[in-house]
Amino acid sequence: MLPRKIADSTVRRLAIYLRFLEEFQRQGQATVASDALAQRAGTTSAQVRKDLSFFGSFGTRGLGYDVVPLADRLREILGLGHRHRVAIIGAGRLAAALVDYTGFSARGFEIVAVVDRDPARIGAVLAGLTIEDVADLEHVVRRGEVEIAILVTPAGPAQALVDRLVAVGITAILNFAPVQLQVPEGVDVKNVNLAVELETLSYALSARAAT
Amino acid sequence: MLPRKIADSTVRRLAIYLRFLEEFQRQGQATVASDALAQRAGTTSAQVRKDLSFFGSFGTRGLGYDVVPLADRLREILGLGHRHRVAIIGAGRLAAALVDYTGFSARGFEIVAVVDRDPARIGAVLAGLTIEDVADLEHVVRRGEVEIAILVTPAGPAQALVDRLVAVGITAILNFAPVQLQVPEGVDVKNVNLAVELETLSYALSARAAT
DNA sequence: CCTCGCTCGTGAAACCTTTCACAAATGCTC
DNA sequence: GAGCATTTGTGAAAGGTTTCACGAGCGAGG
Ligand SMILES: NC(=O)c1ccc[n+]([C@@H]2O[C@H](COP(=O)([O-])OP(=O)(O)OC[C@H]3O[C@@H](n4cnc5c(N)ncnc54)[C@H](O)[C@@H]3O)[C@@H](O)[C@H]2O)c1
Ligand SMILES: NC(=O)c1ccc[n+]([C@@H]2O[C@H](COP(=O)([O-])OP(=O)(O)OC[C@H]3O[C@@H](n4cnc5c(N)ncnc54)[C@H](O)[C@@H]3O)[C@@H](O)[C@H]2O)c1
Repeated sequence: MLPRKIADSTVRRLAIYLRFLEEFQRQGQATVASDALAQRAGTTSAQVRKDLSFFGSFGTRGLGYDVVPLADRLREILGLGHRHRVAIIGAGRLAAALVDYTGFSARGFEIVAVVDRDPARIGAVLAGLTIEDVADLEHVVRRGEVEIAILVTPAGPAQALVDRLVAVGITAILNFAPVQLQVPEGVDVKNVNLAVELETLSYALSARAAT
Repeated sequence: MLPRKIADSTVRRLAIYLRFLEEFQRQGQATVASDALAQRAGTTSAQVRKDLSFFGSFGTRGLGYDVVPLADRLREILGLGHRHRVAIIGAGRLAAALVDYTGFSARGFEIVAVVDRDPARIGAVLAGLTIEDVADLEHVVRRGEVEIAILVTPAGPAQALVDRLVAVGITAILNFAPVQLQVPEGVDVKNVNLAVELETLSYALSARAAT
């Protein structure tokens, strides 16, 4: 059903198209042209059509795409057909922001557990979730049928925690710690490294200054 | 001094190399081979050498790179020679995590101001900074000699805020709001879209399941 | 001071992604 | 139901990034 190998850049754009399709749907638009999607997503119409063409052809020539069926299909492609269960590792400041955020649940990601190592935090309640002991990580993951882990601990313990997560069968990890995690084949890690983002902005600033 | 056009992917890797060079320096290593850097950064030695070669040649054949001079050069390339002054727009939950984080200051990014629209928050103190009124945005940016803005408001007001930031001369923006911002030539926006990250993980999960 | 082993620097090749351009197909109008 | 305006789907071209492979240069050690 899914083609062999889809570029990460394509998948990201599909997620962005989906967001705009949902907006069109709320506005009651029945169809949308590749060009309209492209403008909002900051790309080109050819790019939109190419991205979609990897998965089949669901447009109508002369008209565009039917908003609702295309959104459904994108949700299916992205694996958003069912809600995903997420655990947060490390109950610090970032965790507090993530747990409180309603946008994830709205998009099908349910935070079902938060763990920490600090005895002072274990037992506290964060947005309705009791913080549990990281010692029970394996149990928490299994009980919650967790599919995705968000790692928001300091860099030090990150690799060891990932090893444990992989060992209990987690294959999708969103990592905020500024380290390069080693994982076996078949496990996916996405890194969010805010310091690197700021440093690329710094580069852009000084590249412009040099001109 | 800086070459024509450097790929974003290269700049990101340079930032990552720098992190490991600093680690090597703390460990007292004097030189490092491209292969050692590559392994830690999760890339190849050829990639490391190519990335560095865009900016000159600072290695010693047979030996590798001198850790300290290379780190200095990377800092220079990335524009980290001076500290950058950062303003945070929107004093919400993410802002709280960012302001509290000591890692940014350690890497040369100084948060000098936080603004919000909510009268209930204006005047409150967040990690030593008094939250100011977004109505005074222009004044705050000028007074603080702000170079970089971090946008952590809801999506709704984001574009209008960016327009104001651009108008007071900001050319580097880190955006967390899930919108595609329109900016003129010469302004750089980096987007951090956590929902998209989770959705690409969801795609990876279902692509694997389909195999 | 010569040789050897090592690792850099770099064109060329391979690979991947985006853009182009146009035939094909559709809906709408008359 | 023919003609027209429109927009898709897609090979081919262009453009960009990564990998390859090897000559060049350096330090060490005898
Ligand atoms: N806060 C930010 O703005 C920010 C920005 C960039 C990067 N980061 C990175 O994100 C990560 C989290 O940041 P934060 O600000 O939330 O940090 P934090 O210090 O507020 O929270 C980290 C939490 O992890 C817990 N922890 C430590 N070791 C653990 C272990 N072995 N198992 C389970 N929990 C453990 C700590 O008890 C703490 O509660 C860090 O790696 C940081 O470098 C944060
Ligand atoms: N918290 C998360 O984990 C998370 C995850 C993904 C994306 N985001 C995005 O990041 C952004 C911030 O998230 P958050 O959780 O901190 O939100 P939040 O609601 O906690 O904070 C937003 C703040 O912006 C302020 N604000 C609103 N309009 C403003 C204006 N015109 N000028 C200045 N300030 C204004 C609000 O008063 C509030 O204090 C949102 O766009 C959100 O979608 C957040």
